[in-house]
Amino acid sequence: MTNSPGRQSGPSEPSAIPDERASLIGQLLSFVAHRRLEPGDRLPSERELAERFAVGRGAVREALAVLETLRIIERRPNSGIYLRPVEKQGSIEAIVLQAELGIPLTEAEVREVVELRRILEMQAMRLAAERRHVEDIAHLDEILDATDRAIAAGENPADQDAAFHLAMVEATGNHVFLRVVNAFYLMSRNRRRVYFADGTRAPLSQAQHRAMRDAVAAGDPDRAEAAMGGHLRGVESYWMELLERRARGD
Amino acid sequence: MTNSPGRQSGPSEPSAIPDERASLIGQLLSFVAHRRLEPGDRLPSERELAERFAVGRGAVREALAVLETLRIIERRPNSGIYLRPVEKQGSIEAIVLQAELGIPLTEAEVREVVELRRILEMQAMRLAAERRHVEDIAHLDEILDATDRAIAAGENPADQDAAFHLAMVEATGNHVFLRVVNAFYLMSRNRRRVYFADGTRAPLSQAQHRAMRDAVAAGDPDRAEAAMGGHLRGVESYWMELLERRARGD
DNA sequence: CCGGGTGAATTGGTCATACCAAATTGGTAG
DNA sequence: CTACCAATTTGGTATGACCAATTCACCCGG
Repeated sequence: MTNSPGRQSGPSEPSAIPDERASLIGQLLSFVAHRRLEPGDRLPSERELAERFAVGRGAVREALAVLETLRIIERRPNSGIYLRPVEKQGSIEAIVLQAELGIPLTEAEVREVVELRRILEMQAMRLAAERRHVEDIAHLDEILDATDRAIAAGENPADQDAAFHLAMVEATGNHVFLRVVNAFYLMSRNRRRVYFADGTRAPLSQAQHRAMRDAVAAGDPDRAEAAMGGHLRGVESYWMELLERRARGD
Repeated sequence: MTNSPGRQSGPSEPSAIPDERASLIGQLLSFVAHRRLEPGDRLPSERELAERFAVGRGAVREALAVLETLRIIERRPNSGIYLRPVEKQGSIEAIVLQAELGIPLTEAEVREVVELRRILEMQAMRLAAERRHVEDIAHLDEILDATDRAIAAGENPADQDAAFHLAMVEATGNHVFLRVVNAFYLMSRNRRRVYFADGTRAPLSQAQHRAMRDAVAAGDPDRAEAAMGGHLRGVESYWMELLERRARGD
């Protein structure tokens, strides 16, 4: 069942700015970017990379193992390390990792993420409304209350916002769905905090969340989807403004 | 031998049954599964794991780095390695990795993957039909022809099938979308080969692919979406039959 | 000048050892 | 019982060495 006390290895913040070890991955990433390496190109050998970044070979291999599982590179035994067409075959987790490393998304990536997020969350609302269970609604209410408390306390409700959206996806009963959407929220975590730094946004967002909760609780897929659509419109306009600002040179 | 130029770093097969190194990851995964470890539980130390699996500590650390980026475990410096709630927070790539290791998806995962794949590909068809570019259609035709040749040669057109679906997603112009769908095709690669081992399926699939191509070329989102819907119905029924067969004990 | 073959250098894969700093643990003194 | 301290454990990291397969360069023969 649900362990009430026990450990509290809280699901709070998994990682915002990872430890220093991650910096090696970031250095490798910026290395390929700075060198203008294209898919198929070969990277320096492990020994050379170790020397270049002043770290041990083991650390390099660890970073390379990560980049390999993210389909950014390919390691050919006794041959070398080669760059893969990351744009097409790279893992979605590669973007999550970049975001955690503080590397901002490109304009194209932002537009694409926004578009896909809308598709995913709109459909998630339909499924959630069709399959709503009492415990799911209770979970949503719980998060809603926690958000109220956070706002009242003057805290940044960014994490509660993410928790609500993820709980909505969880209400679809589709855990694979949850994994995918979770990636999107991880990659925009920092930006979300900035978004809610403007205190006027939280109350509006909260009201829309409540409308979404009610639509799901009522088992109305159309209304639920529409509510999410309107909610996302606000977030998306923020992103578009941000892109314009960035295009003008901040 | 016969390849004249350098290498043909072709986009052929990236990895089906990875090398032996991957087996350590598989061993670690089966270890946590066999030990019935729950989220929050601590794994044995790196030194202990190295001894248990008769490998060096470096190899263990490399595997752990991968499991960490996939959000399966969490490494706390000077403390230990802890299991994370993989079901909820795990990366979608974790499922891809498991599939590559030969670990079959659970029944729930199959149903969830099928459901999400339908959502993604249906919406992808709409976007593809709205934005179709000449080069996208040309790319589709290219793959269609290659599929014809493969079928005529008696080869298994599993990879061409995946290429077609991925090209369709690519036609949306959304590379993030492509990354997500790509994960789904990677995790079902082996099963797809079995699916097309029945020679009668390829021609029907090919016909449906052509209908989808035409609908997209005509810029008709509704027809394109409907064509994909019908196409997926066939694939999904195969999966459902497979689950029933598995439930009865093969 | 070209083609092929051979040996050396390179490279990823792996293991063993050692050291560090922080976290953990255990026991002891107050 | 609490507070504090020392030994142990643990992840993080660097170094060195060896293996096998791949590459590459050089040389020889045609």
